[in-house]
Amino acid sequence: MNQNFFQRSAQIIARDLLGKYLVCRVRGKTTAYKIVETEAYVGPHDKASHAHRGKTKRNEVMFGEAGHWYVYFVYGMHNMLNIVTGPKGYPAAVLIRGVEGAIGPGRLTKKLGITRALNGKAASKKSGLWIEDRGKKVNPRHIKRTPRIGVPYAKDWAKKPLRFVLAEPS
DNA sequence: ACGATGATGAAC
DNA sequence: TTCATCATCGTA
Repeated sequence: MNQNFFQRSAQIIARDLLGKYLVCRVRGKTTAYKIVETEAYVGPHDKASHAHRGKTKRNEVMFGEAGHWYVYFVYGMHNMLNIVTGPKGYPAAVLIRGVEGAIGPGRLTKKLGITRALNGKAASKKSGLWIEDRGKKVNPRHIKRTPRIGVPYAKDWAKKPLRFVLAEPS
């Protein structure tokens, strides 16, 4: 996926990532998974975003280049995979919550072996984890929008429909 | 419904 | 340095 793709607003990208493929190469083996669930964290004013309380050591990559991975650790056991979006200096990202075969952000990183070692790396073949458009069209009727999961502390921002789910008939 | 499990950020 | 919290998940 080219750099321009990620230089847009997080919620547009969150929607556009549905149907794209998360591709992983480890020890010469390449695997690809269709992205089916995402969430947008749209900016410093977003009360659910880590960036809402300013720049810290943990969230600094959100303030950096678009198209880089932001991986952090929560609940003492799960790594969360995000991709940084928007112009440099503007903290926003998309959380990749689910792919075909691994629904749920914690399950996804566990299945693909994604850890904080990827934090701050570019989404590219060089880093071993990247995103491809494999040309499959997504019917907009199959995209659902819901409030984000697990952010009740965000008050009014908890209700905004910034979660995107691809629900294709099988 | 609840506990696991540890990094993080803010308070003291 | 301590403490509450946390973009979750498996088991019950």
